[in-house]
Amino acid sequence: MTDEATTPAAETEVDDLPEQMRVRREKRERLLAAGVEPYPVAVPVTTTIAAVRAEHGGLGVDEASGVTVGISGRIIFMRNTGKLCFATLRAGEGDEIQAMVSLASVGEQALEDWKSLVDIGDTVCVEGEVITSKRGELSVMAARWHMAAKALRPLPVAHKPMSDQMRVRQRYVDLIMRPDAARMSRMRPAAVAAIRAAFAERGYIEVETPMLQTQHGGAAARPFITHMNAYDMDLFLRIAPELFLKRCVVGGFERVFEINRNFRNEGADSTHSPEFVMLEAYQTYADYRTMATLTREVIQGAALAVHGSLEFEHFDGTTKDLSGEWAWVSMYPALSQAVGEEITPQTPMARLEQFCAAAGIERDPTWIPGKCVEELFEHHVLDSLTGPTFVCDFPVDTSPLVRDHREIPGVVEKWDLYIDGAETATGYSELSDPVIQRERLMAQSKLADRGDVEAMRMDEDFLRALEYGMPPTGGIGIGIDRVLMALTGVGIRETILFPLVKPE
RNA sequence: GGGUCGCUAGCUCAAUGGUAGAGCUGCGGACUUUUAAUCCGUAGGUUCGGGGUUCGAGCCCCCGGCGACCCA
Repeated sequence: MTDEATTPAAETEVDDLPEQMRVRREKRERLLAAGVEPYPVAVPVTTTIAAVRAEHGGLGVDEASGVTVGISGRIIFMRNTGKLCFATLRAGEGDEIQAMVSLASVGEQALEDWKSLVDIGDTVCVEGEVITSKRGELSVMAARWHMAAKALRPLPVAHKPMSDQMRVRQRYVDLIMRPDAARMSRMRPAAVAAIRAAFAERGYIEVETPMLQTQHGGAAARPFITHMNAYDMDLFLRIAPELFLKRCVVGGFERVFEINRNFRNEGADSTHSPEFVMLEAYQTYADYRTMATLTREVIQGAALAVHGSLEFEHFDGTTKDLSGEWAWVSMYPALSQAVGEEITPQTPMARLEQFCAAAGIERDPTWIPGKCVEELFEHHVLDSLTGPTFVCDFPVDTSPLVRDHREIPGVVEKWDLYIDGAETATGYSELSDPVIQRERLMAQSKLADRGDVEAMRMDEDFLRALEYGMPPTGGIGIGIDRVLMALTGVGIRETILFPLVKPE
């Protein structure tokens, strides 16, 4: 904060500032010189803009309510005329009201001060009667006005869309200027609150497990590495909470969940953020089917909380329907149909490679058969899915923490939920046999030795926990950012208030 | 990782290799019912950074930065 090296020279040399910033700083000085605080500790606010709208929305045209209030908000429009000035004040999630400052009600000096010292972007407090203008606009006719916070920087033009860069880098401005941004920023907390409530209703307990881990695991992903000075050791930022939540299950949490950040040191695009919020939940005596129903109900609950309906519109106006039961697609049969030849978990690698080549998929040398099948599935089938769909029966060799399907050999009891083409959640019947789990992790660590940076490592303490016995358990992971994408249709960076951006 | 495109005034954008412009914003003025107010006047620039070609570069070439889109 006080590091001089990070303070641009232009910030300290007022003479070098663009005119508009210089002018606003001068207005701040003039306020101070006149004994007026440009950033007072308090202003006489008696209510909110939203409350005034709610209480007096029924006023007709050119009416006076007889009610006096003190409201405060940021000026987003100003229209100054000779003896009567108008300003539109905005606060909260885009609630707006008009302030009127007239010669007759505030006197000559206060009117002149208003015209010469107040800019668009300033936050002002207006005390006066709630009225409607001759055009019917709900307004507060000022008896007094007070500066609540002088803006030293001008706001962007209100009627041109802000550039994507500015929206992300200066989200605070985006939130001020763009009602959709303000709405979006409230949808996420509403969805998360609904999701928490849904788990609480079902008897789940929320826990917090380590984000700094000595050994990362629980997913196939490349971790961030950091360093702890006190122990002089490298630590991993977690890629998933799974292995710790399963330790909780061993310890007697019969229904447990966590909502928190995961970190994956991979690319960033419209569906991937290096830090993202994941919900994981584990329920004993449940399986992947049970957990699919839970997932559907939880996401439907979030949609209801955000939109009030399971049929709703994205920001771009397209309509979506998350109601009812959701479709199921089994991976191998769907892929077989798409390529016109039966593919099973027993199909040899050579044949799978031929299909990859035919589809133009460049095969990574570390790929194992299951990985080929998943890639082929994504290539041939994914785009044809319409509506939310549980894709199930995944290959065993890419799902080392999942138990074998009870009937179909070579696949596991796992599903991925796709909504609008994005993987939004995943669910398992959890593998609980510690001997098989050890074999699976052993195979993973061999892949790691061969150079697969995403492969899991052996976690002896996790295996030790399983050796004490974990009851039959179903588990899910729900990508909270992805749920917000499904509810709004925006890219992942728009669901996050402050996504990572490279320094300017 | 590869390819394409972009970066110019506070904001959004123009500008055949030949004096960098517009709208909004700002500043000065008029206006007691405005709604992107209107009218008159006026100011505002290290064209992302560095190097090169050229009599001359916002524009062409090279390197770098940041971003968008497409592909893998």
